[in-house]
Amino acid sequence: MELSVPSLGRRERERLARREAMLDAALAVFADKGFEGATVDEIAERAEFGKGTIYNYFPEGKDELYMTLFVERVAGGLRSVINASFPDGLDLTSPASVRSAFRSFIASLLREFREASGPLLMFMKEGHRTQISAEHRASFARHHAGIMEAVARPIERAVEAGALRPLPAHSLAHVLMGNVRGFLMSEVDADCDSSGALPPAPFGSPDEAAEFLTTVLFDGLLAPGARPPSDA
Amino acid sequence: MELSVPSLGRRERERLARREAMLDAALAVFADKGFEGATVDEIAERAEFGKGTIYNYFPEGKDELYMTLFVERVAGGLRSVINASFPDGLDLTSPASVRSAFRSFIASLLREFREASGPLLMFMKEGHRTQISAEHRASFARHHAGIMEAVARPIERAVEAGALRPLPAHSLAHVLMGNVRGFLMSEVDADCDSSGALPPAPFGSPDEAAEFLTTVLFDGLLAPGARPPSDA
DNA sequence: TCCCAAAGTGACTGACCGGTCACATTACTC
DNA sequence: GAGTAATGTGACCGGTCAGTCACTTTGGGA
Repeated sequence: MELSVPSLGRRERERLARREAMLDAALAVFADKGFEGATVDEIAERAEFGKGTIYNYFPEGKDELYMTLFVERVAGGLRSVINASFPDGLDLTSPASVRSAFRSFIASLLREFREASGPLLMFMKEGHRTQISAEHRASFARHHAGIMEAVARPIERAVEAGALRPLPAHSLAHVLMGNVRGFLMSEVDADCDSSGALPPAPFGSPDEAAEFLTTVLFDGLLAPGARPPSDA
Repeated sequence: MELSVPSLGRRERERLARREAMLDAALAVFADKGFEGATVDEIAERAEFGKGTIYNYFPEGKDELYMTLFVERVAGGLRSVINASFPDGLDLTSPASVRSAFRSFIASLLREFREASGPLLMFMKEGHRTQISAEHRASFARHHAGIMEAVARPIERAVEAGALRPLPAHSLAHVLMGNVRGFLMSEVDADCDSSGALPPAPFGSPDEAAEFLTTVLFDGLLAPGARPPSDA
């Protein structure tokens, strides 16, 4: 994991490490308080740096911290899960192979999000930031579109191969990701909800949850009549 | 629509009207700027009242405006759509009847949200408010749970009748509502996105959109093999 | 050891905003 | 039309926070 850039001097490495520490702190605070609720003072304190130092590393301040987290951690993590789940040669021609490919894609997403639960939590809760520079918002939108595009591509292939219903691939990508997001939200809800409203989601492992979502999305909710479900 | 309380004096009616005007203004501002971004000054200005007057009507200020909007407009609207879509005697025993009941439920939701597009937009974008009094957050959670419960009830009936797959009704309710929410979000995204990223959702009418969502959720994404889809 | 450039720091500033309250305005009564 | 209660109002206050900058500390080289 750490072997990518061995050619850095000690200075550079230390600088990088401090930068990461600041991002870690920012992430924790954003996840806890949301974008508006987070203060640069708290981030600095948590990172154990003076506030000014934060501005040495991130001259544009809060906005830049937020965008950097999204680009480097969330978007990056998503892209690598997507790429790993849909290698170029992957067979997407039969309903069964498509189902299993997407099932493991969903499981990977859930796993990724659960173990690094802070990173994206923030973006789940925050959703749409209105209070951010137009520039940053545009960059955000580009990344978002790129991710959707990457999910839409294998869907499109499966549709063209006749393994999925002939529906607009981009809409399906949106639905798919939206369901993963929604599912994670429901877990977060249940965790955070002290007032004992919603019962906790009844799925322990990412695999069970992925099977649930796959069943809903791919097999459909209607009870199978004569036909057997694509096995279990 | 206006026949509910004819027994009010002019004073009371005027007071009510002013209150509604304030809520309208608050809604517009919240939808535009988000909870944190909205200022009471702007709400007051938009409502054409002094700021103090707002506090005469809503002594707890911003929080109270926000919660009132949720309770009176969003939760109320949702409940009436749910009740209208699932009257007590409704037949939910066959897959076909379940499918059609939920299809028209989804269509009603989309219609409701589209025509009164402001009201819920806000809560779509905002999602989870962290920065709000624990008391209000609990009330929020209660309403939310009540709505989910109301959606889960007909689902449960359909599951017990064997018309839907035997999956946890509350999870399905969450998924269903999450998909409607996600779909609306995607439309909002496309509208607001000036940078020309995501293409606009390819569904013109709420009916088309509802058919799309119903197909995805109830029929499933996998291409039908020998079986015909439950007609079109 | 001294020097100095690079890096770190936190008190400070200016802007903003939620909420208050003393006063102004309105409208009802007699 | 005077008296008064109810209602409306916006200048003001206290607090917060993003961002700045003059100063301190650090560390590496001569």
